[in-house]
Amino acid sequence: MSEGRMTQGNMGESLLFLTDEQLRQGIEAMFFAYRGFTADPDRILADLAYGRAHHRAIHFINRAPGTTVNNLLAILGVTKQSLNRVLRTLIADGLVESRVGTSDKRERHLYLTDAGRALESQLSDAQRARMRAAYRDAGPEAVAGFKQVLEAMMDNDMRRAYVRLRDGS
Amino acid sequence: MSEGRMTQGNMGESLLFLTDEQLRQGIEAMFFAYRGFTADPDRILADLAYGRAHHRAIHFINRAPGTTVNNLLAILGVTKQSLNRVLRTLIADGLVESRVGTSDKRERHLYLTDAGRALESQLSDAQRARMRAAYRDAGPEAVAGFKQVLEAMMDNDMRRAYVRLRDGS
DNA sequence: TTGGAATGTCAACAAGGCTGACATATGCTG
DNA sequence: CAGCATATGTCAGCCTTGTTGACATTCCAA
Repeated sequence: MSEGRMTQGNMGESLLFLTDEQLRQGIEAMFFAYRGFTADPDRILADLAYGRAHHRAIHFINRAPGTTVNNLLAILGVTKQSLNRVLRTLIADGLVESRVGTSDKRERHLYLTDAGRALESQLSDAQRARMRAAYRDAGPEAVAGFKQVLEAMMDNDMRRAYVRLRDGS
Repeated sequence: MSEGRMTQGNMGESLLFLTDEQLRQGIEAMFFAYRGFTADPDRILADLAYGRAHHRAIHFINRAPGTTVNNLLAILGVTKQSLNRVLRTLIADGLVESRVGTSDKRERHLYLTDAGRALESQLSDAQRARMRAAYRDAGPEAVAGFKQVLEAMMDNDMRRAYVRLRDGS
């Protein structure tokens, strides 16, 4: 992008990379890749009477222990009724613990129990294994590009949430 | 992260790019980006009493006009009952046409009508606009990496379907 | 002619979204 | 202190989109 003048190969690429055909390929790549992305955890969850929604909650509670319900709602982008249904089962099953806030007692702070952390590991190990294989196949430069494009694709709110998590809230 | 003496920004990256932390970032990037990826079509579809399932069917029928139901089932990865419910409404609403096969009359070949193509355009224009913006922000080299990683993340079956579509079935 | 493939359809069910309404605690502000 | 706002939980009902199982029809191919 910032090299001087273009070689012909380079220029062709630059001129073509915004064609509808290229964009369509990216769209289909996202579609098919997302299926692979969720496939392994989904298989594990199916045996446990849990679904993708439980996985997401567990992931982000593990990521930011002590996070509040409101926080989680903002990250997950669902209604509190929808999240609550999921949290209720996770708490009932002893995977998540909900503690009343100390400074503000209206808030509930969420933590994984040991059992919750065990499931989280199992799920994220599976998902990371696929990610690791993909990263290895593609190489570090491809990975940098991958993240750049994904980040540019996010809504502003989500990009902020992503960066906050990434850089340590 | 990228300062420094060593060409080692590079070497650090190479050594670190398979850490769990890097993998987790990729996982979260996929999660947040996929939300953005589907957001614009979802908004359009909400007004039309259609959902993401209709969008997917319309997309792949447009992509491969005359495709059979079985073909579509393999690509979408859902049951025929689930797909059929979607196709029935699209056919009833005059967006999709189903023609009995000529060589094999058991097969149904699916085509978009003019109205179907109009909706397809509306949906994919919205999705492409976001993709285009992301591509432009990230640049052609990032885009190449993006596609490489996504392709490596797919299940084998899906990768085959993706490549077949990409290279012109 | 017969088996199997491709398709369509019915019924029932579940997950996980949604809205709307309402209850309870708690914090904050005038 | 009164009253409003905030954070959370919960009930009820609805929708989409996935699932399984069963069954009918049509038609190709051995």
